[in-house]
Amino acid sequence: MDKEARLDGTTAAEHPEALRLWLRLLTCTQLIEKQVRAALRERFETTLPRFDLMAQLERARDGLKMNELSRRMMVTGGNITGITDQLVGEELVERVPVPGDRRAFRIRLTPKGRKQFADMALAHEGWVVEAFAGLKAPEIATLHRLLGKVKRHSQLATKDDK
Amino acid sequence: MDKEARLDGTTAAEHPEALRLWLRLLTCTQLIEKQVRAALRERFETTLPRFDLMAQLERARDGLKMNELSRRMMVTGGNITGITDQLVGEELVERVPVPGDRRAFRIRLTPKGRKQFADMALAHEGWVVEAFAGLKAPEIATLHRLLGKVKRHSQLATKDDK
DNA sequence: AACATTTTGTTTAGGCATAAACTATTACGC
DNA sequence: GCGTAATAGTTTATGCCTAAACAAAATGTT
Repeated sequence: MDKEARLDGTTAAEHPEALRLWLRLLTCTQLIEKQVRAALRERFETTLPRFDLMAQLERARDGLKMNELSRRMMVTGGNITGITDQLVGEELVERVPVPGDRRAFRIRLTPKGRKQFADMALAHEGWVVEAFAGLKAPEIATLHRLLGKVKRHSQLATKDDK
Repeated sequence: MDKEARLDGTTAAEHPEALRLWLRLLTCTQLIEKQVRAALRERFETTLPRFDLMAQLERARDGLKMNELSRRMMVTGGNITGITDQLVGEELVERVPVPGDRRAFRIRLTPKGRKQFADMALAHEGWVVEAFAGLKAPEIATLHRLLGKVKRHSQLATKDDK
């Protein structure tokens, strides 16, 4: 039944459809990501990771601890330290001590940061909408649903590792 | 008709579905990519860009010029120079002069490189198949088709830029 | 209370990626 | 042919990102 049955009896791991899907997924993400990065740079002189960090904070009114940011953004803690340092230096974000724990603090948007983020978010949404303008609403929904399955499966796999 | 008609008359770019789709696309790509990177590192002590470059060469029997690699891998030329230098140093790849053009050369897999890549490619395919194991064949096909539309639309957009 | 473990965040060294400046060669326009 | 522009590839400076080692504070165990 398989297109590539083998005479030598080895398990022929022939699933070129999955490979081609992976390459296409990667291509799409890179195309859009490059566009967003370029736009953020041109219009706001900032970068995607800086934008992403601020986006996380915007959604969390009380701010987030470093390790929460690290987990949500799926990057290492050291990375968060570096980006946060930059944003603190520009007064877009601030470190607020956590009462019961002298190791930790919450990172919060400053009013200046919140204001600047609002502008960026509006433009950002426009770029993303444009990126998917080739799809009709039901197609977007289907894509979202199928990627949801991929995400769940993949997250299970990574949890199992430990 | 829109869910978010505004009273102030501004164009309400409210397409949260597109934004959510983008975030999910990014998440899926990152999850799978991290897994592949970790596996390449553990099993073969190599990296994704090195693997990708060798994969490009595997498909091009006569080798590729630096700028062809750069275009296909969607990275800058300087980056290709660095990765190629490494692989040349390990004798997995070689620079072959181009007869009519003293500036250019072709990059080709060496026999050693071709052999090593074959092992990696087999394992790599297994990881990717596993990553999409949560989907049935027709779902993979649908995802592939829809991402094709995204890709075409996005490539048109970037061409228009210049 | 004392000691080991865990958690929180930072630092360090190194790889990947970019943009921009640069060298060398080729192609073009006249 | 000659001067200009375009192309091929490299170098440099900089930022993102990781893994691993580290310091400080909190937690848990006895």
